[in-house]
Amino acid sequence: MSNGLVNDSTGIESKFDGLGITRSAYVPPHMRNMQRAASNPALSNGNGWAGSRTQTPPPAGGRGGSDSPRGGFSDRGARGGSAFGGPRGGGYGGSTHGGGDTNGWNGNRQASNWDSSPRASTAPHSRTDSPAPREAFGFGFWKDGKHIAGGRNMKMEKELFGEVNDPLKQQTGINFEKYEDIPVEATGAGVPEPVLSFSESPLDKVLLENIGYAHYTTPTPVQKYSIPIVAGGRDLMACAQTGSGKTGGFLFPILSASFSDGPRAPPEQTQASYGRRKAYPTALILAPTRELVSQIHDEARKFAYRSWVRPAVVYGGADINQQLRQIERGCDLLSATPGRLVDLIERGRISLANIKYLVLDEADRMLDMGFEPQIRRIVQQEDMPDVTERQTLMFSATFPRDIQMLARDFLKDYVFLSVGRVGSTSENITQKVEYVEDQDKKSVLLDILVGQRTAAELGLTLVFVETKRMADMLSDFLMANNLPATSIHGDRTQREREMALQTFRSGRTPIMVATAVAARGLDIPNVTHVVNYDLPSDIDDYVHRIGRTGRAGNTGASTAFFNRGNKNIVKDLVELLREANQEIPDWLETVAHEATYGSGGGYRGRGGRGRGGGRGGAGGRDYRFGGGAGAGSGGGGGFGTQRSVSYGGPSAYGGGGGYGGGNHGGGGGGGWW
DNA sequence: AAAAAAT
Repeated sequence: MSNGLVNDSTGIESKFDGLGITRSAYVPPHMRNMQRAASNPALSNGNGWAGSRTQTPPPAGGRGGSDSPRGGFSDRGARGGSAFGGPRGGGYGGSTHGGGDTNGWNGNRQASNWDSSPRASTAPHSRTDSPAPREAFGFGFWKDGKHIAGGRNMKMEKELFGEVNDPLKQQTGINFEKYEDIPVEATGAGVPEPVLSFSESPLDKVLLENIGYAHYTTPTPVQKYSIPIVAGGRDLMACAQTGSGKTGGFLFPILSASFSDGPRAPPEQTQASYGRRKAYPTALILAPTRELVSQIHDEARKFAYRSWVRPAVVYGGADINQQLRQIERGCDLLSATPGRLVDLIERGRISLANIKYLVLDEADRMLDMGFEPQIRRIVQQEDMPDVTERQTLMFSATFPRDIQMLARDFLKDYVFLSVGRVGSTSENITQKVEYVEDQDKKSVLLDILVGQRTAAELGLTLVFVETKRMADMLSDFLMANNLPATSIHGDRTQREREMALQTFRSGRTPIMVATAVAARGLDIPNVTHVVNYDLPSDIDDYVHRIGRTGRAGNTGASTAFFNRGNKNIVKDLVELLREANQEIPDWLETVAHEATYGSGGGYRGRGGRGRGGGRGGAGGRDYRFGGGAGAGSGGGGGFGTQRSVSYGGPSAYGGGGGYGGGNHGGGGGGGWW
């Protein structure tokens, strides 16, 4: 049976491949459904596409499937979803099973899940060594209102969670002492008490086991708060960054609730789309860059292990047909960049009608990148349930006016969480600023890198430049000087970008030259040095960049090349260094002084930026640095101000010590809304 | 001004 199933599915897929057909080829889907249902009982539930499973006829077949396997095919029964294993594996890799191994479940691999053909060549080894796709334990399913977890699958575990001693996959779970220092403050009506540990949190048992496999032992501060908040059904606005463990912060409670509650009942009108292959995800996560959604997806795969939830990821720059096929195999928790998602919605391949959880990650960044129209469309003009009918979580490093507006429109009675960051401005990262003229930058960089190298430093170095052209030039230059470097920027193909990230992560090219595409959110363990070859003009960008090191409580170093061309950031930079107890070169103080009393000095001086108009940059600082986050360090020093202010709106804040408090007074307050 | 993102 399952053979038939596998063949069936791969057959169809290869047809697609061959013909490059999209639409018309989709017709067979329901026939395929029926065939499947008829020929393979086990197909039913755990199956990939949320939509299909609820809206199409197969339920009958499905049902039989899940029932009978249990009784009839005992050993197969346990898998329930296992039947699945077949199609999934096959689908993924293209070659029946190969996919299962290489692509689909390769833990850290970036976005390679469905990127079968190209990827396959890079890792052919594991494709053929296990000819038993049906032995795909590891998938669970939802049946008759209950969650049936799949059995363990050691192979998948190895791929998802890594070997016990695989340093690349364990980084995230260590150095928790530092996390304890992250100040967190939650404000809003009826904020639940934070949990102290995973075990005593309200998380689903299966999820707790997955968390254990991932070697996470203690929730980070943001997780301690977000878990009960989300589990309590509340919306959340969190000022936090990736280094704080926020991905787990939203994935854990969402997956946990999903495991326990199952998918949302499909809306009736979807019956009309009978026969169409349309996915109905339960959870949607939007993030600004492809690499970021890919990273989130990788995490989602870990924690959705053995559950009925099938994570999926879509973004531009990659073959859409591959993504379509992936979606068909399951799309319950979808990570997406806005553009590609809109595309898929337009094609009628994804419906948001079943969304229970919506997450906007790096929301400020998405607005900066001009995604607001797409985001508003996705959230407000498609078929997504109304704000009252879904749970919405927003994460943003800053909280400027436009983000406040978004929060007002997308969230309801939300809890506001302000989370400091690990490192960045703390002693975790040693920040150095050197005066280097443009024409000297290359050689200075070379000196630094060569010095590091001979010192046999382990760890990775990330070099930020402002332009794509410079990224190419510089990486060529480094390679020409026998330094193992790669580069990542928006003009490289997605494949090149992924490859660059992969070789960087793995240490094969321990130097990566990057543009802003890599500035935020990416969690690359083991980056020990960040070089701002070109300083950004925005202090928030600077903070994000250096935040690529010193992650998870590790220490890091940053070096910035400064010259007259960087005057625009000097004041903020000096303030920042001071806040972080870093050494400030005299010459830099001098330049800052000049700048302050030069043109426009006054304005900026009074923290004008806070004014919100701009990127609300100030916002970032507030909580992040010292005070902001309030909780931890007393009243949130001077900075916290604007931020809280802004929010001011909902009285909720009032109480919020550091946060709301101070601000008002100082900052441009008033004007906010 | 540059970068990112759907094609």
